[in-house]
Amino acid sequence: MKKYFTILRKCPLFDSINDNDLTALLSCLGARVNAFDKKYTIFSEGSPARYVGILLSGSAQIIKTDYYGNRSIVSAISPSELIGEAYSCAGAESIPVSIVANEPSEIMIIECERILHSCSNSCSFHQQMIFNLMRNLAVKNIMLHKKIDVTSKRSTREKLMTYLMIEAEKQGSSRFSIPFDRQELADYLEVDRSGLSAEISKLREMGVIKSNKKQFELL
Amino acid sequence: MKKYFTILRKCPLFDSINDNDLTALLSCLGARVNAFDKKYTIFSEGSPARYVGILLSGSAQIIKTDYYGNRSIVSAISPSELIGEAYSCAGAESIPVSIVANEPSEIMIIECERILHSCSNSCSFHQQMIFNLMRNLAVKNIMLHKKIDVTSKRSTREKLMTYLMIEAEKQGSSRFSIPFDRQELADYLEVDRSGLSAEISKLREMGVIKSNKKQFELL
DNA sequence: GAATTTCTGTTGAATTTTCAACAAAAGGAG
DNA sequence: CTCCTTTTGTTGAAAATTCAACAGAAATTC
Repeated sequence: MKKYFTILRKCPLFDSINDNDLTALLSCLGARVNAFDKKYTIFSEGSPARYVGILLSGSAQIIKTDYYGNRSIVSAISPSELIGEAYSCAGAESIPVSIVANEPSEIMIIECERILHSCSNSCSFHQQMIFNLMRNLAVKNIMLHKKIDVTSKRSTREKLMTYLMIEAEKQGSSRFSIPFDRQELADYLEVDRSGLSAEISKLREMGVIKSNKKQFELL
Repeated sequence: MKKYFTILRKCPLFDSINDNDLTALLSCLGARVNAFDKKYTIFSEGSPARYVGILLSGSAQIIKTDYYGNRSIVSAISPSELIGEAYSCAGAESIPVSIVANEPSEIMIIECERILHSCSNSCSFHQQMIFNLMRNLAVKNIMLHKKIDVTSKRSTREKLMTYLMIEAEKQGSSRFSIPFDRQELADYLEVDRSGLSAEISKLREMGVIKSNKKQFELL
């Protein structure tokens, strides 16, 4: 497990827990690591919400398909992020979304119960992890509010610009790359792909943005 | 404070904490109660995110106004619900939304720090409240996902039907009333009010729903 | 209870988005 | 390197949403 420590240290679940304790903690939690190839489903819609995942390498997307078959991308996941914790922490029966690897990826999987309830060894980290989960969920709440800010906009242009500004802020630069291709960006913004392409072209002509494939710059 | 106990008992922050302890706990937390008239702002956008609110009576709405001046309603709040906890728990500088009383309302206000950090009396409830906050934030996460399900839909009709189905499920009946008038519902669904009215009329003619003002029934 | 204000539903015109189809460019496989 | 697949940008037609304006209904105020 040692080779994952660089990533795990960045995972909000292990804030304020130092490396020396991590090995023991992970075995106490029964953590295991699974690998998934590109396009493979890590957690599938409808499966029990018992597990928390930590993305160790690669990238993933949270996908929702409604009963009309429309695919929408809820969010993109990068290494050290927690996955599925909202559903398992809330005690939901099953998860209503799928989580799909976007490239070959490794995931650490932990049964949520083993985080929330003290173990027989009565190791002292559960309180800290519950606090960490609380903070992480609060941060995700804010991120979901931002996603709502995006999808709430009425026009393709406003959705796109709102998303680009959030992304620029998150990455701390007016130049940044996005984790989506055009179709995926459309599925994330909930707009028509061809209309989105047209809008990007217009904004480029207007001198509002520069862009090349997944690279964007706000001017 | 005793008169608020019926409501406070339902507040997720106080799960698994019994009435006997509540009086001491509230004074330990420095809880105070404020009253607001209809249309008055309880927390205003940009103010420090230090406080958690509990709606004791009345009702409220979380309002967001973007730089174009478009009002959108993020959610409706009813008694015993927590307000603003995501921002204060995440350690945000300020809150990006306003919370407005929708009728004369009473709010209990607690400084979030006093929940998260043990007090000098070292009373034993902080761990339980942190757990409760974690669970509450997880549940709210799921609710935000549902809100995204609504605003993600492309057409007014799909947004409306998705919202009505969620509301029917939440209220446990195909007959239910919504907490919004027409303009507010439009601001919640992020659609045009007149188009929304037209859509409601059509769905009624089609025999998909019955409705009268704020009363709806799914057929 | 009369007057005023707010709320709701309708309508037609203007604007946007979606849809469908295509061609060029880019990327991957063998 | 060539062939095949995927991705991207364009375009025009169809469909839907937004906008603006209005009239009747309902609620509120004095």
